[in-house]
Amino acid sequence: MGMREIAREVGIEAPSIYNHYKGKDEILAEICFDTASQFFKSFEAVVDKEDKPLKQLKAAVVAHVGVINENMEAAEVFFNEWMFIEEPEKARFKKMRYDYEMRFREIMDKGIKRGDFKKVDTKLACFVIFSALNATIELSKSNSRINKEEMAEEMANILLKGIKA
Amino acid sequence: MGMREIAREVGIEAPSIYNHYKGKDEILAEICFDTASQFFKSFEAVVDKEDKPLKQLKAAVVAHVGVINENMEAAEVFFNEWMFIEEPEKARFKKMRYDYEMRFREIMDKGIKRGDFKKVDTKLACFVIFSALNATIELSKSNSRINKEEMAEEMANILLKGIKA
DNA sequence: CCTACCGATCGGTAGG
DNA sequence: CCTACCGATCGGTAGG
Repeated sequence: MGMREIAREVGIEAPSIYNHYKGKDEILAEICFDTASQFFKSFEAVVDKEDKPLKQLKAAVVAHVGVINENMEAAEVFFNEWMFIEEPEKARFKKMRYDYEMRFREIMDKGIKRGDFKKVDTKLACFVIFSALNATIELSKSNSRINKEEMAEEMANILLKGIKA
Repeated sequence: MGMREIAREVGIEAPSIYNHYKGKDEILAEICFDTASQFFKSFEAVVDKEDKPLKQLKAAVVAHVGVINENMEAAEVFFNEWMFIEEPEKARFKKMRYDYEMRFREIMDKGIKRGDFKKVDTKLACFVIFSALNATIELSKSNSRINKEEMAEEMANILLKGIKA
């Protein structure tokens, strides 16, 4: 997406964008940081309603997919363009992502301690979960009719319980 | 990656590329179809050595990660640029991907019938598996020291057995 | 396989 | 917020 296309979507000419943003970098950073905040906010909103790690993790998974589906265009930028954020903003962004991931891993650690979860490598487990969840945006794009909440539920089940009988 | 950068990597000038390829599209298509063939070949090489669906699926997962790690640069193009293949090649490429996915789903169907696997939505389960496996290229890029076979094994365990105790 | 060059498009600026 | 325009870079061609 070029500056001219962005301008067309808001109904102005490309140079006029520079009255609102310093440049393309700033637009990119704004989208990425706003989306990151959404993920955090939505996580906080659901996770403390549950006390058991299993239910917390499931709620966090469903909330995460919810943010993606309610901010599809921003989420695409967040996933595919974040690496073009200029330093030092990029480092700050990566830290936010890391902190968010750690919130998931804390739930897993608690679950492992309680004996609710297997003794998995939580970093790798987190990686598997986010890879699958973040890829759902491609499903949503190619098939807008799917029931996204149902899909998030079923996906949480596969990730938590596996496919082995 | 532009034509000038491609040329520099093989030690010629950009216009000389056109003595070997019609254009950038043809280079992209060649990389994507060659990589697709690699995935198929590696799948066939391991899957018939096992008879039980669980072991077959695990072997297929490990083989898939193996292809990624042995063709990292090509795999990146395969995953991130395939959508820019020109029609009708693009349709043929998508069919190959679909056929490859179906090979995994056939194993799952067999496993479900035998009672080795849960009655999961095999399409969604496949999506979860490929999302996680294909994202490992980012892990490999950012940390070349990791033991990739060990990682593939642990990941197959998480995907098959889940994280719930 | 090269040099020289093309039209198109990019992010961005000058000036109003 | 606009018109007019900039240098850089893109994929690709002409001609040898």
